[in-house]
Amino acid sequence: MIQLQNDEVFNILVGKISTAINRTFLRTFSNEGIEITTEQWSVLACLWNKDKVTQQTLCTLTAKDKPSMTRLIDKLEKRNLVTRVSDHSDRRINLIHLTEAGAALEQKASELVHRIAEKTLNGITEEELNMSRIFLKKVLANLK
Amino acid sequence: MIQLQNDEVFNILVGKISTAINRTFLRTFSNEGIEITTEQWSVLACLWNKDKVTQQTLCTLTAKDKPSMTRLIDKLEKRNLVTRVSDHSDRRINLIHLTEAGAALEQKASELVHRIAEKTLNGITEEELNMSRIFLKKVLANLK
DNA sequence: CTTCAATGGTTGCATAAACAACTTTGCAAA
DNA sequence: TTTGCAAAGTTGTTTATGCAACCATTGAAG
Repeated sequence: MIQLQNDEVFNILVGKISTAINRTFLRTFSNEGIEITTEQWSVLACLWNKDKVTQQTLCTLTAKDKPSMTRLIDKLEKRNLVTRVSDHSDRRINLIHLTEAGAALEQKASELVHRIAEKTLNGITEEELNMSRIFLKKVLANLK
Repeated sequence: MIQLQNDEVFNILVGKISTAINRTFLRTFSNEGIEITTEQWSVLACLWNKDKVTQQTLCTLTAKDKPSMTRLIDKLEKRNLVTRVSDHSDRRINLIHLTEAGAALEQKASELVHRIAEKTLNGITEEELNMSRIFLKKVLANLK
């Protein structure tokens, strides 16, 4: 059986890494004049990949619940990056469309994310990265 | 240079893991009748290790900022798990003390955390864990 | 002394998460 | 057709984060 020391993996996983990434992300984007959060970006990234999907689909893709998605999209609508368009065949559904402004962010945002990834993974070997991929996938599966 | 695929390490790091751990943590503790959050636990865990420290020390240990710590301790005081005691030699300082109730939680909480860690790390090899320790430490250092 | 920067802590504002409860719409079985 | 359940979204409450601005106390340099 695996033994955990204090202040080891468990502590690190509990928030510190994602907090640090969030902070880096916010600063990097803000410095370039793009005022979106990590969460807003994760929704936009889904839409850049495939536009005009339901909120429910976005929930699944980003692993967030419905209320969180409602509010995220509220914020994105306020910033004129997406619009809600109700579906004609099923009036329960909102299809989320990128606006021109939302679509226009893709290139710059991708460049910034690439830059953040480079910084984050600096000095890490192929082997460490590959093992960690396996590790993180197993952890995520164990928690479901 | 390391190439990242979409939906790989970066996406996983951005919140999904810590969200999942948080959820598991909250449910496990709630099922046992202990109504504390992951963040509140992280403060209590510091105090179980060493009681009567300043808020600033707790900030450093838990990697949170001062306002977050003020509010976390507000919550813990409301639940009668800790008390603020002002230091005689330096009146700016609050020393945070565990109450009897706060101290009494240690054993049960440690047992539950151990159980969560076992579940989380199920099926993970020594090698994967060790590589991931290195990986996570490097990531955290890169982000500072 | 007095001034003034540094330290410890608090408050205000915006964002985000989880959960529960709710409305509207669609669909299928009685 | 009506009843009733499921799906898609929204709203309310509690907790937590980050940043900026703030107050109180301390200690050191002029």
